[in-house]
Amino acid sequence: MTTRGRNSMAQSIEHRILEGILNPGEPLPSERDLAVDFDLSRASVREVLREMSEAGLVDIQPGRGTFVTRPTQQQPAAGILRWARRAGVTPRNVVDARIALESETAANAALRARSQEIDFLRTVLIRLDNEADALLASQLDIAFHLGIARVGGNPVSEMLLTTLAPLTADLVESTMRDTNVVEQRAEEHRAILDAIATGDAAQSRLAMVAHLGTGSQVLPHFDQPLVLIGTLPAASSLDTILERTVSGAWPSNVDEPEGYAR
Amino acid sequence: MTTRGRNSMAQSIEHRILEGILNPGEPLPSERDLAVDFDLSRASVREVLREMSEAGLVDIQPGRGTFVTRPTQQQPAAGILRWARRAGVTPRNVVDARIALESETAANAALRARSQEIDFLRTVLIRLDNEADALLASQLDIAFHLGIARVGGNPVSEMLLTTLAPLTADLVESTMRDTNVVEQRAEEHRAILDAIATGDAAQSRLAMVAHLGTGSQVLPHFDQPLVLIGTLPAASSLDTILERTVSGAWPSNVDEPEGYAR
DNA sequence: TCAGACCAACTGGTCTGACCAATCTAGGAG
DNA sequence: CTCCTAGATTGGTCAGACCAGTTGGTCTGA
Repeated sequence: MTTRGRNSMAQSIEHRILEGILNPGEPLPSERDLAVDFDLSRASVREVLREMSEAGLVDIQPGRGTFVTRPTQQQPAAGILRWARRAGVTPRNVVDARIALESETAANAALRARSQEIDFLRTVLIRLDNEADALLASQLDIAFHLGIARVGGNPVSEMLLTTLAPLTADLVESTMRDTNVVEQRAEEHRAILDAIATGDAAQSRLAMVAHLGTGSQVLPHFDQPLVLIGTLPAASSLDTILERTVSGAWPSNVDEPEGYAR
Repeated sequence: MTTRGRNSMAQSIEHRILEGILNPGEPLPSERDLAVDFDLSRASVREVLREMSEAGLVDIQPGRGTFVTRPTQQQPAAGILRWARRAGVTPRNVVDARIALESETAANAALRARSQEIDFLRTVLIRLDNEADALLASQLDIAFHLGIARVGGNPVSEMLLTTLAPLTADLVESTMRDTNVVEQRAEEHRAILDAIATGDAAQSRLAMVAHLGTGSQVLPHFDQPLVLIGTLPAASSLDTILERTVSGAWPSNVDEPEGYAR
């Protein structure tokens, strides 16, 4: 027995997960055991677990148990689509915020990029140029931008951009069929990557701003609230997108935790 | 009666909220009624409501009822503290991202600010200068920055900054006791607001960058992972902070929906 | 007339104890 | 040794009960 009551259960378990006492993939005690441990009814235990599940902390599997999830970059902002719809967000809002963040990530990327990372980004661009499927192409486009954020080295910026990714997916995809636009975008992407490869921070920033600014010219309904949302699959951090598209991991990722359930 | 089952309850209610059939502040039917409507037990109804509550869609109030929430800017990223800790985020990471976003919100604010909004921001600053309590002062500081984002007019930027607010709170609070720092900060705040009031976008941007850049000189452990987190209360959008500190609402809020709980 | 005490009818919060369906595991049949 | 079945375990759901706040009406006394 530890302590009693609902709050202490949530805190205790969350604490154990944050401190690494409970690792991703490990099972929690059964609902019946938790009820005894924290002096609660099973009904209350289940409500707390439901909340933790919604928060992305645990994964409930009928007949098997409740397991600690692996932390992902976009976990903090799972409800972004719902929010954007309720708040009446426009494409311009999204693009403006991206310009602010990505002009910075591009500049930082120019200062910190290692050769293998530049090579990898170039691979992504080549793959993007040859991708016929609009959905996959839009994901590669996003992977390119998130990859630059990864190179930039600020996990907060990367997290914020990952948060916005689902709001971008539709826009990108809708323009993926216009060959002129595709051609121009490819050109802009190359310009950005070349500037980063050169280590020219100022030029990287300029190229990124120019690239994102293009959207206002080619996108329809630029100041209308977003409507078509939800194209990008749920879990869409840079790493998960790469898994789905180029079937590869970011070059610097060497530490996959073991034993994740299922 | 609509349909039956757990999923249909969640979908039905979420649909009604997103479509505006259920407006912010309106109460849902009681748990007992929902149980009848969707042919569920009250226990199941409560679990669904808990999830919707965790997702920020509804607000459960004991003895009163369950109400549709107003879409707040920080709703999408409630788990930010958890994530930041697991990701090893440093104060510098947060400040860098803020500089990128807030140089933009400050510039936009200069272009769009109305006189009553500037007056309100000035009130917040005066209140901040005279606040002895470090916790309240840090909240007023954050309210000033979020207020500028509000004036800037981009809900996405405001949402992202609101997301970061809890990560900033500790830092701000820890420096709130050093009188020299407090004095300098007050000066910087005034400079920002003056530039905004003048409508000088470029100057606003510069003043904001200078202000945020100060942090790297006064903050200890600027490149160490964040440790003390959780000072800022859970629900900390601009609006909720204002309620707690200046006991007032944002001036442009004239469309207060009626009957919102409390 | 009207302020204040009071009560009944809500609301969500919690508990008990039961049964179901999916899953896992150990033991027995071949 | 392999395979399959029976039982134990897990989460999913239910009915019915009681508690603790909130609310709004009613009744009382000034």
